[in-house]
Amino acid sequence: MARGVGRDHEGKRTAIRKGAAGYFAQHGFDRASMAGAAKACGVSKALVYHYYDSKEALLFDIVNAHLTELVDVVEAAENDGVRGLIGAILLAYADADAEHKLQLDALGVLDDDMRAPLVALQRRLVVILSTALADVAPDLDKQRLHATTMSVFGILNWYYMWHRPNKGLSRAEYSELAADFVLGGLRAL
Amino acid sequence: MARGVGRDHEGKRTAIRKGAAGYFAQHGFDRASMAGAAKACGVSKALVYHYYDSKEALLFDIVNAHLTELVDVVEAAENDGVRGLIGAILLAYADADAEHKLQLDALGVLDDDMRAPLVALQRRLVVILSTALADVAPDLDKQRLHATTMSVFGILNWYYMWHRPNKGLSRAEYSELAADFVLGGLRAL
DNA sequence: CACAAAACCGACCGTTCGGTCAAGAGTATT
DNA sequence: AATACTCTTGACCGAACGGTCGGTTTTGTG
Repeated sequence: MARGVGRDHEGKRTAIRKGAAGYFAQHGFDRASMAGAAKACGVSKALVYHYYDSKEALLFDIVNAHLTELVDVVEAAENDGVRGLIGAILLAYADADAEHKLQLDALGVLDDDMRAPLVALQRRLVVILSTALADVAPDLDKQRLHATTMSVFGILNWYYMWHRPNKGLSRAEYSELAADFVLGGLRAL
Repeated sequence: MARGVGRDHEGKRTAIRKGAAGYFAQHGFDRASMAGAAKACGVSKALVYHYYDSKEALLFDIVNAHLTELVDVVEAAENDGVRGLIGAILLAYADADAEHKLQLDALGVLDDDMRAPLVALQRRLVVILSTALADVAPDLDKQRLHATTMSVFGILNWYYMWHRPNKGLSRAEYSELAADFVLGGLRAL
């Protein structure tokens, strides 16, 4: 009888995921075409549909894989305090700018079934960072803690919007500056 | 002989701009269709093309009008310090969330000719805020000042992403919290 | 080797979208 | 009243896109 999946099925899937992530992030998910994504990966469009059911399924897999790894890293730094968490988020995924950008697109494009698990992963990040912030500023009420947490995420997420590789501060330098800034800000609340 | 523009040309143009801004922001510029935008404004698609040359021209006008007003408000608060500027940005355009969101889309969608003047307006905001920050933290070198400025914009711009009207802190309360946070952060740099 | 399923592709299809057009209705000027 | 221009519309068009299909090649298994 027959055969299972091919030799390197998961590897090729990952290659498509990575290639498509760069292409999607560069052009924006909506403007990016599946034909273009396939060409960026060096394969035919039909092959992409062999590995993925739809354009949205591909986007989901990209962001889901990224967020899952990010949660792992952040959970590993859970006890390293605010500075450790900021460093983990900014440094650990230095090569995942594309995936990080797409994360923002995804929430506005995916339907609820696919968005929900991504939001759940994001919420885990929020809870971890929020807890670390509360340790430093234990007097904050719930609403203010939440607003502060989202402000910190604003700083971190915005980084991918304005930072240009090999220009200005290095990632490590910015990580220290951001941590100083956040910790100083917490003291003032 | 003939006649000039109609009685309320500019008013109707503004109505289309406002209506389309809401529709575009809700669905995302790329996914939003001109037919849908026209319906949201209660007019035909052909009429929108009577007032605007293209979908991009409409987006440009929306964002350009918004940024122009924002620059006016911020310049008026130029001498009110960091707290005044943060308050101006967050409060003055409480009803322009849609336009503010579109501002982000626009940079990735418009071609250079149209993007350039918008970037120029944004740069004026950056310079004003950057100057105010430098007053509070005069020892920051240029690179760190720029990174800090963008971090503050991250806080402010992110607000439109997570804030839900009539939930959590009011805009005014958050404005104070954000100012406290930023000023505290500056002291720590 | 035989053979069935996976891997892969070029061509194609239905739909949607940005944009155009021809024509009618309304209105300020002469 | 005549005119010339704006305002407004429904119908239409070509292009691009997401997705499918029929078929060929490759590869693991018995």
